[in-house]
Amino acid sequence: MGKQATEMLKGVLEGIVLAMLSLRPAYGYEITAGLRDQGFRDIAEGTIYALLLRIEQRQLVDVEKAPSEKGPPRKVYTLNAQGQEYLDEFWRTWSFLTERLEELRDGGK
Amino acid sequence: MGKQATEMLKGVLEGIVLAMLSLRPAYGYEITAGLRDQGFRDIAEGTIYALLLRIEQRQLVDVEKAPSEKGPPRKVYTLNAQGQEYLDEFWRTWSFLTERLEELRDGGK
DNA sequence: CCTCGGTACTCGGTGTTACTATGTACTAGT
DNA sequence: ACTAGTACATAGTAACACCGAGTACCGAGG
Repeated sequence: MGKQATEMLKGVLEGIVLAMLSLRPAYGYEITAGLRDQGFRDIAEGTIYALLLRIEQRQLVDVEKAPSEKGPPRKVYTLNAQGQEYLDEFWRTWSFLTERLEELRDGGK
Repeated sequence: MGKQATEMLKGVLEGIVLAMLSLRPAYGYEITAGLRDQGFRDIAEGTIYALLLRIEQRQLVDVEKAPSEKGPPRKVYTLNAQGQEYLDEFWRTWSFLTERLEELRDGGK
């Protein structure tokens, strides 16, 4: 992914993480690893932790500490009702954007 | 569109405008009006003009002054080769994102 | 005449976000 | 003791969309 990706990820990355959490609860390190697996190779760890702190402060997720066998305790995030609502809104905006861009791409030839 | 849209537009708006310019040359006011027609009701004029100045300075577009019958002269923007390349890169990143999000959305049910 | 609305572009300041780089801390294996 | 892997946090930076205001040019109605 090029440098444009940095700007394009703004707002979207949050939606991606919330969508991941809507599938099942997860902790930061796990989410970072999952993103890397999915091709987001150059997303820095710090970015994810900062994002998680943000959505925690906005109370879109519930947090629970869980011990780890191989390191410091994990912070497990669970999407709550407010977060689900926010995610729905994200999908609406995302759909709107994809529709517009689809049109533009098709109109291009 | 909700408040999330502001962040989600970052980077994407630039791609949208470049895509519009790839269809045919246009000037700022025209682009703003076009966006409003396409449903982007709350995009501020100032945002578009600032964006146009940016892509001009990065030499993604060629600029030409053209007189208007009903106001100050227009600045007509034309996508150049460098801009087309940048737009291609945008589409690649966009496709990547849509694919990932498609998976996440489907996995959700 | 001159104000008003539509056309057309510019600019300074603000908030949010992802990135970089660094630091802390716990565990297991060598 | 050292290293690597796990797990989280934070201070500083750059980029971008937004807001508000301003400039300027034109035609029509009061």
